[in-house]
Amino acid sequence: MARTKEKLSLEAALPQGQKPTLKTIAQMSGLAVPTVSRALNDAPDIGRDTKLLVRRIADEIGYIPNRAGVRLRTGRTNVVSLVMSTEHDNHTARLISSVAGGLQSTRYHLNVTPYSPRDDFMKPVRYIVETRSADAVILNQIEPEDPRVAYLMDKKVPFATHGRTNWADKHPYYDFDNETFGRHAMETLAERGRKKVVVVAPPIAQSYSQHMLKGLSETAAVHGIEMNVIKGVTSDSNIQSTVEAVRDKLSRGGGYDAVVTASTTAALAATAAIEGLGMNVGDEIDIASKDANGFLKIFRQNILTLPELVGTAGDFLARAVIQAIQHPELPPLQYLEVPERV
Amino acid sequence: MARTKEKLSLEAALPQGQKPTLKTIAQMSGLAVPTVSRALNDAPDIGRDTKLLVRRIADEIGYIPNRAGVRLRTGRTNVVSLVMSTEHDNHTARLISSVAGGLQSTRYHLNVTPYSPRDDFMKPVRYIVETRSADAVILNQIEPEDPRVAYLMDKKVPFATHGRTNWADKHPYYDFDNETFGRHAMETLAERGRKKVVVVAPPIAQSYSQHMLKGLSETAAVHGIEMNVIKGVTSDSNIQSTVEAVRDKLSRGGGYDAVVTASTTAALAATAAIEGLGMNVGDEIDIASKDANGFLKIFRQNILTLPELVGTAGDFLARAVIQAIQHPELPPLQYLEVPERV
DNA sequence: AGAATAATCTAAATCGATATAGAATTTTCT
DNA sequence: AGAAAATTCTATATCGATTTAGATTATTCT
Repeated sequence: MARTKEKLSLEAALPQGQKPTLKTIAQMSGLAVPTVSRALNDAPDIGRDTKLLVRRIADEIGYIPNRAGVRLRTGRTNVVSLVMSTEHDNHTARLISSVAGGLQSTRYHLNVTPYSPRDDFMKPVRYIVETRSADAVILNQIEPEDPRVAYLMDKKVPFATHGRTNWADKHPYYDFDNETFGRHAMETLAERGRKKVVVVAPPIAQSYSQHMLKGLSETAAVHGIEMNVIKGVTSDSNIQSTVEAVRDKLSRGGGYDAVVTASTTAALAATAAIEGLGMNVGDEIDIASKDANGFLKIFRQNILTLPELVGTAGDFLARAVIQAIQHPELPPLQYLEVPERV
Repeated sequence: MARTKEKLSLEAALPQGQKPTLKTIAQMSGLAVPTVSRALNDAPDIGRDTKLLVRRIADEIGYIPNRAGVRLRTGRTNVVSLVMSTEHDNHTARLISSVAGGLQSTRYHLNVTPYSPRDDFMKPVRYIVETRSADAVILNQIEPEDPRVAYLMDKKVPFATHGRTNWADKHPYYDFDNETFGRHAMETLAERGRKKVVVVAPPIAQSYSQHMLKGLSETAAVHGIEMNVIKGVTSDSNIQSTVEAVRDKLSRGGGYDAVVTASTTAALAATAAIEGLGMNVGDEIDIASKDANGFLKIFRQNILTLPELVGTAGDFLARAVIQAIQHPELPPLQYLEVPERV
């Protein structure tokens, strides 16, 4: 059909009751469907007037591209998938809502792919890659040589991690500097004259556990403090077993005068254990802990707390994966949150 | 092409390096693509042998239907969307992982659609319905006349709620029986001879708040107990402001001898307030609280706790929406978890 | 045996978007 | 003016699945 200036001003009535598609805009404008598509995507071979007209109509009728159409044709899903363990982990739960917030005003939808602890934790990642069900993946509970990360790098699938691997310089991540946290905690205890410390550490397989222990033990060595990592429980264990483990450790008369805990739960457990043995926190024995939600200071004034803000992580990770999708050539976005000494 | 028995046993080699589609199976079996599709969907006009052959090949090559293809053609997204506030709410976070677990072995993917508290909370729901981006919706933080529920019922979009509306008999839901919780809490306090109770209630707009208050106040009336709902803070408020609010209330010399709290956080805050005033929990004053994670009993032996299990909610809601999608003619799945008196 | 019926399959169209190739018009150049 | 180049659009094919209508063969009936 001949292209004429007049055509551009003609507009058919808006067809009611149906979701508008490119075809709708094409009919209203008298243009061909591909022209409309290219106009909306700002292709170089579409005239300025045409683009303006098409965009005006699109706005007017509230056109939103059909995701299935785009996905089928281009392979782009406009989905970011957060892989998570179904094991209740407070951190992960919070991460979801903060990532969701970060993706809110973007075109990306957030998908949650779970795996049960019994499962192979590669399974969800492989599924996502093989079925191409997401444009990018977000992982947490990262291990130093995390096989999921190796796999995603190999497959060149965009991703970001909450935590660092040994190859962290090569991929986007957000991490809390747990080594510094460990140093600060141990320095605080040293200043208070503590000499023998028991640590309720995070699960040892995860990177941040090793970072934290590094900070703790190096600083302990500097100050001549003896340090002991408790066995059998971690900062993610349930509170009852942690209480018991800490009580056992302290009651065996090792002369411990401080406990370092990596979570609010573990600090509560340690408090219960200490008080159960007739001692007072801050008196015979100190607790130094991470505190994600501000419980601890309220609970026992004397617990030495170090806040960890998790709210910004999701936002950052959202931006990081979007950049990884849209600009794979740029260096990966990385952020290490270094805690202040308080 | 002629249909012959021999054709059915012929199988071409599996083409490597590409995701298998219906076309792959069609080529390998010598059948037409629609035949393969209908065979996999168990259509009545496909022969038994053909179905067996097709399914065998499909299994062998690991065929998984392309979601975009299905979605484009049928409108079925195979997605369930959980609508959540980005405001950190412990309940919601836990709900996500449990729903994710419930959908794990189904064909449904879980999508998280956030809205910020400032936003109109109808927005995400309208978006999902208008763009048909999910087959079903899961909502929480339900209000008695929740406009989202009214909207979804009107649009006949499958959904399930965590909490009840005034029309709860007409839609799937999972709820904790907060009225019974309220009765139990107040009875416990009555048995301990308490006479004047202050309540830190959930946000008043939400249904479960009203249920809880009903149970509490009716039982209070029976036992001649005076009851007062604290203003300005709810069980979802941050811990600091709750401490202050409770302290103010108790210190104004009203003669309160008990506090009922609807969350672990609020109970912690109440404890801090009480002890800050030089009183002891379980002594001059009681605390009766819901406790979702088992913190409280460890923390203060004397807090009267009532556990609320949330783990099963997600699983049930997952099954409920799937039934609503696949069998809209069946009565909606509903579950009310009634707490035991402890 | 010949016709009607049942059983199985194939062909073509479709969902909505986009990539590619090619057509029509306008502009520029000599 | 006539040809070449640039501009701007249209036509067609395609992604993977399913729906509808129609074709082919096998079976049953009289």
